[in-house]
Amino acid sequence: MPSIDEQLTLLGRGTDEILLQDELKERLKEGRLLRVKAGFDPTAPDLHLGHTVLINKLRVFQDLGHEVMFLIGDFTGMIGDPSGKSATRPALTQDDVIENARTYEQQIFKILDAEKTLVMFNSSWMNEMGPADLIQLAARHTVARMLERDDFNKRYTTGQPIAIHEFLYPLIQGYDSVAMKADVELGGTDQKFNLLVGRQMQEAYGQKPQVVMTMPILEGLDGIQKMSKSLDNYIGITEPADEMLGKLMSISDELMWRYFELLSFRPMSEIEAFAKQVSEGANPRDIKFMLAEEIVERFHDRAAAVKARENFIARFQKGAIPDDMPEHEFTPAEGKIAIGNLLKDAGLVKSTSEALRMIKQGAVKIDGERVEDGKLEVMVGTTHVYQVGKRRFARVTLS
RNA sequence: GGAGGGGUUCCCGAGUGGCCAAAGGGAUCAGACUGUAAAUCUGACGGCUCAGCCUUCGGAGGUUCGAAUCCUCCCCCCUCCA
Repeated sequence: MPSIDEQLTLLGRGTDEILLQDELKERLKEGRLLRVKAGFDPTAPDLHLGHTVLINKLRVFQDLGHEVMFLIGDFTGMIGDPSGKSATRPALTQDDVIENARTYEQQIFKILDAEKTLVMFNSSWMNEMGPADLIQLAARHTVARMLERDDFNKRYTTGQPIAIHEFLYPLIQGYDSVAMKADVELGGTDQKFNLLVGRQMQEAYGQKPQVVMTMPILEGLDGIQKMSKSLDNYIGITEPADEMLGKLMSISDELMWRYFELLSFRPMSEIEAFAKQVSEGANPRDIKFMLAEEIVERFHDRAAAVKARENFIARFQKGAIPDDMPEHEFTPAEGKIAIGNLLKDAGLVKSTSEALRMIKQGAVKIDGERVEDGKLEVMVGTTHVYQVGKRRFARVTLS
């Protein structure tokens, strides 16, 4: 096992805050394996790279031999997390939770070692808790401290309602740390308050308070806003290799370094060497390829990563037409079909209006030849590759 | 329960009788430039059998030659008071 200082360096990489750094050091010095907790919603998981920042950190702990506990907050989830949202969440059934947990496992075990990861559910201790216990739990915290939380504070001072049960959420999350005897808890920066409640609860229950590590929120492909599905600036970890590599290659050079730090498992010394190479004139694109391949390999495999890179070069650097594309066969009524309708039917554009616009803008090609005439009609008995823009392709046969 | 404000095209947001398929910004898409970079520039951005036509401005009616704009009823959201 690496030395304490080496461990601290590895664990500290990319973190937003460690509270408290010295306590982490103390615990590592004890020489035992630490119990590391991270909690997740039991809602349908469709993880993207942003989520993996945290999971990667768990992996680092795991590689150092520590015990990773993946907590699925099914108890809290079945009631519905109230924070911020106006719309009430649909309550999840037990079956949903189990189903979602399975999907989680499929996704996280691409990063974590399934053999060494403890998956836990907080319902297993919360369902045992009676009302009296819950009140006991609530007695360990004060309203004043609860109101320290920024969003509660804002809502309170601006006269917006805070339901009593919203106060219970941080408490239960904190109690999870007690039940799990966590040494360390990881979370996003937005979770800081809740993580700190965990410390308070553990202290109240006579445990040594956990070390809290917060991880930054990863920027999305635009490099500005956080990565999220709703902003459509994300890379899903179940995406096809070509797609994943393409998206990674499209990030800006500055953002690449951020991704390296938070997503790559290469040592920082190596990444710093890359940065030096670029400042000395190396093409950032080639460095970006290494990042992109590493990520693709993690969620697919080595062969897929190499293939994706080859496809990428062929398609975008040499303008080749991809091997795989949707295939369609149509039988137009009149023995021919207008180009606009063909593109629409093939799913390359949403409407014929869009098709005509694209033609006007020079975006449409048939077998690599630009289409100039929006009135073009295609005859039966032909097969061509139709292309809209750089990325949309389809092979269409008319019969 | 009372008073007031508002619902416009993906989002924000202008428009208060014709010049409105509806300003401006964002997002998006395309083209140029490139490293599919990013940034920038140019253009597009409801639909169709596309130089024309059709359907949109919370919903349903109505007034008018003509309505996103005026009237009636209804639905929804927000703020303040109780």
